Amino acid sequence: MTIGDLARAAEVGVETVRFYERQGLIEKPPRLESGYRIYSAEAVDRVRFIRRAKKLGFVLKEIKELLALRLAPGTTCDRIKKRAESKIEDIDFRIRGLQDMKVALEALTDACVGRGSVGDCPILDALEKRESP
Amino acid sequence: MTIGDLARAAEVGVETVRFYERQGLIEKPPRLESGYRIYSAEAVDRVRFIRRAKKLGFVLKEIKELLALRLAPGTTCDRIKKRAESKIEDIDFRIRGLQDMKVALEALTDACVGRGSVGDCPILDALEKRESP
DNA sequence: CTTGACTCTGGACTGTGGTACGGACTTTAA
DNA sequence: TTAAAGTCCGTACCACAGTCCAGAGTCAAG
Repeated sequence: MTIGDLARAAEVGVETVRFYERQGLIEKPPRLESGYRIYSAEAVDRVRFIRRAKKLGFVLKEIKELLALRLAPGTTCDRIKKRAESKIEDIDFRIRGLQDMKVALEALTDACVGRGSVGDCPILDALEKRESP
Repeated sequence: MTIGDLARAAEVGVETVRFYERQGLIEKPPRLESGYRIYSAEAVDRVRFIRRAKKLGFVLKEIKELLALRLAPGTTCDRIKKRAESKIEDIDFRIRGLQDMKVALEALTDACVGRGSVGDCPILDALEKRESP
């Protein structure tokens, strides 16, 4: 498929695909004699993954690291495993943080029921007072 | 406390505090006759919250909305509740996405044990193939 | 009362993640 | 076979989130 097909399938702009290529997030694809890029179906998965990860709050550098977690020649399984484990830790940290935030927001909606008034800034109350150094 | 004290306490730069003020993320503080900004201890909580939320992947615009979820004069409890509920949905979406990603990474570390080789890109295998439209 | 650390404003600069543009070339569908 | 749509490259531009001056004024310790 051409770059336009890929862009449509992955729901990004053509320019974005070329941008990701420049940034090393997707492989340089083979070209037609005309110079047109030709992509396989996998490229769609890859770009969709980037899109998805972005929505979850990862920056391109992190996404690149996630995509690099594969068994490429020259990389040992052990090395990959270690990197994957550190990513899992990072993700756990985020999940916990989001869960705290959710609890605080739930407390806020609860406080909004039945009573007419809540504290000045319940989110700060719920989250910040108990932050560990 | 002065802006420097605040910045140290919240672990950001002085310029960043002024930047957040310009962006409306923190209130304009009272000033000394000299023009120096004077902050209360709450300001530290607020800036630390911003820092924390940023690490979790929120952008400043979203953080501003989160910080706005308070009972200010002129805002009804009902309105706040609705906004908080939509934020909770958003957070749930992120948590689920991160959990999927974690499962995929765990599959990767598992695959790395005992066997010398895994598929070409396990993360994509685990995440992308089952994406709903 | 001076010296050094701090703060003020305004504007310039940086890096990230794209988006748009222009002019040339290629493909496809009528 | 030609017109429309697509692609190429390079460059310029944009918003976001800071970061870093310069030059002037302020504060606090010695």
